[in-house]
Amino acid sequence: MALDDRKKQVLQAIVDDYVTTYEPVGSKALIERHDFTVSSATLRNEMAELERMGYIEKPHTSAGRIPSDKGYREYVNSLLKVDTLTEEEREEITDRVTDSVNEVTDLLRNATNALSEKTGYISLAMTPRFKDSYLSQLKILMIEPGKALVVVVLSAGVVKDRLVRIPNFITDAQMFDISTAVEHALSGMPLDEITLVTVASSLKGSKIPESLLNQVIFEAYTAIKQAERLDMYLEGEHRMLSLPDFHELSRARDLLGTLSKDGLVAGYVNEMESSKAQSGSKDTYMVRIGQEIALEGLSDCSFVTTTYNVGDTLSGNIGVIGPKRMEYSKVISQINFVRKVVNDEIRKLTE
Amino acid sequence: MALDDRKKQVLQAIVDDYVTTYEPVGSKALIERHDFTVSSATLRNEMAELERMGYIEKPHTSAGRIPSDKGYREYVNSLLKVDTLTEEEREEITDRVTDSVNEVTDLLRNATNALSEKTGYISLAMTPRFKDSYLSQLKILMIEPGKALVVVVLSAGVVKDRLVRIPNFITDAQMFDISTAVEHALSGMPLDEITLVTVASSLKGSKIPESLLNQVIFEAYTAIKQAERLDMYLEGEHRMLSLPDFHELSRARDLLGTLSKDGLVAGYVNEMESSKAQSGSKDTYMVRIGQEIALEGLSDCSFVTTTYNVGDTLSGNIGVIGPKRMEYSKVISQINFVRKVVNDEIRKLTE
DNA sequence: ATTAGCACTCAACACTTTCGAGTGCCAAAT
DNA sequence: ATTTGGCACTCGAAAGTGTTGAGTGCTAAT
Repeated sequence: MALDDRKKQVLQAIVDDYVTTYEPVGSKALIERHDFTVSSATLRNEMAELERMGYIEKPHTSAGRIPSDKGYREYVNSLLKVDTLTEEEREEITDRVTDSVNEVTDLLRNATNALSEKTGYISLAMTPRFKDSYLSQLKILMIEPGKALVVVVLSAGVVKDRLVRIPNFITDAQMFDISTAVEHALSGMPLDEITLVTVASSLKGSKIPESLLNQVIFEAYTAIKQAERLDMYLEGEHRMLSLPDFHELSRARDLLGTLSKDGLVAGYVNEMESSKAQSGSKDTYMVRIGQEIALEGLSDCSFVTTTYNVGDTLSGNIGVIGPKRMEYSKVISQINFVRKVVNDEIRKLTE
Repeated sequence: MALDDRKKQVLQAIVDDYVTTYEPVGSKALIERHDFTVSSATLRNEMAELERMGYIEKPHTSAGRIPSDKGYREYVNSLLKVDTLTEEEREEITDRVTDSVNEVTDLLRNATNALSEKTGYISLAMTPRFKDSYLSQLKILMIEPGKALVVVVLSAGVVKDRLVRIPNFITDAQMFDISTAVEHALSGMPLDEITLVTVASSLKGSKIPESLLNQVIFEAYTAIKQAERLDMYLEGEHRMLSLPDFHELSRARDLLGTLSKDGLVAGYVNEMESSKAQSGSKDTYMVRIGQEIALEGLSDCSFVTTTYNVGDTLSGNIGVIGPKRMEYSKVISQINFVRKVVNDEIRKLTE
């Protein structure tokens, strides 16, 4: 059932040609562009065989072949040689990604920008999954009567905050008490163990009448939960319109429509990640091809993802979405390098 | 030079028909769909006249007429009757815009979402212009050695913050001194009078060696300037792909390409706004049509904007971008209502 | 001023033809 | 047992050809 050497060669040639031309490739074209030692007739036989095995398919009877999902999969798994970037490319990426970075979010935004422009496809990055994180500090800062800023510092030094409205009559001093009480009770606690009840019970001994606290408690809780939320940066949707793959408007519409649905892609990536963790996969990158992507509207696309780390426990994803016919070797080398730069930079930020 | 009544009627009918059908409208079709008391031949004469005057044009010799930019302009200026929203629509918009709002930014995000979905076009909202704002409070909160959060509170109660890196050896107490010194010196100062020099001089009398302060000064300054930055929320790009107007892929590409250029549209809206302020225009909304929009890639579009207010001095914009052939009356009524809801809600937030 | 009528225009559509790159298969060659 | 040249066949894409119909402008009659 495994492919012999020549079949591999043929498949590789077909994918390579199809990626560059977006035209079904026939036996004759194949001979012309590559130096096979056999004739076109032999290739025809090989191609017929490959088709029977499901690696390639014909758009219609009298056309050349295009790779099937399975064909791309084989290509990515065993035929692909990953590009090496030139020194200039490395430098440019490094410069762009590390440009005026103060927080992880800056970094992610830069990374998506650079990746999208360099690849010519869509790029995305997700904020770290904070589920495995714990609360390091919590400060409530009075801004003016009735308004306060809840600052949540998570392990790994990530800071999130949220402006909240509180009862007007709570004073600076009272708020300070509340703040220290909550922080004392919750700091060090894993984020997913924090519930409305934990927050409330942290204020049991407080001198302030419980009835006044409800809103504060709720807002503090919401702020913590909001810090947990996955945000996603997305860049370069418009680039897809330049690709012939999306000349058929309905495809572009489906793709962009799906991408615009808030949280849908983020949720999917997150799921993907946890299933990967289960299966114990060790690769630095991951490729999903066509139908393998369980998202309506992305079945004509491929999705390359990689994982960056924040500290020892936290991680997030960076990805590229392009046509199935994407330049895998370039994309993979670029995303891998971006991942490295991001990891290095995060280390600097959180050292 | 002004249009007589019948010409106005004809122009209005042409725009109305073209907006709904996206097909050049001819004399016969006009008669069929509207009850004119004259024959098609008369309309032909009127249409020839309207064409000579520049209000309508022919895509080709034997086709019907479509409105020119000038025609749309006339339509918007004097022919348009603005829709009134149904009670359900009002309710839906109010609900969506005011859903879980803590800050102005939440509100703007909600507003763009609602507007884009309700109109079916692209919607955008810009954070308020803070140039006329002044600094109300500035707090620097130590997070851990080497890391601090600069919290900037502007007039009108808008809060922005930024995580910064500072020299490791600055202590909590020192930072507190710095923070109060800077706040004392700068609070009440108009944002655009704050420069690196003003910030630096606020720390003249401080006990901390000047050499250590440079980074803190710079970061605080950057944080303030960042608070001034105009952010823009954009929603619904993908909806344009469903409109026949953008079936020609190159148009969609141009449009989305321009919109994706960071700051370009925001800068333009800002400019527009200040020129409007100069000319003393009092309308609650403003319409830019086709070539009137000085942005490459938007010349097939129209741009409806309105202004919301934060407190007495601050303002920002909300807008809708659609095809020239947009349903002006609906869009205008919707954007006007959104403006009202946003204004009311901001008043509640900042009261 | 309005209108009926007519000759004219031209995009859109349907239909045909041609072309060529592609295929599968078979019989001969290695 | 492969490989290969050859050949008949397929079928989409491109180019050419009518036909149709909604549109126009113009003129002469109302």
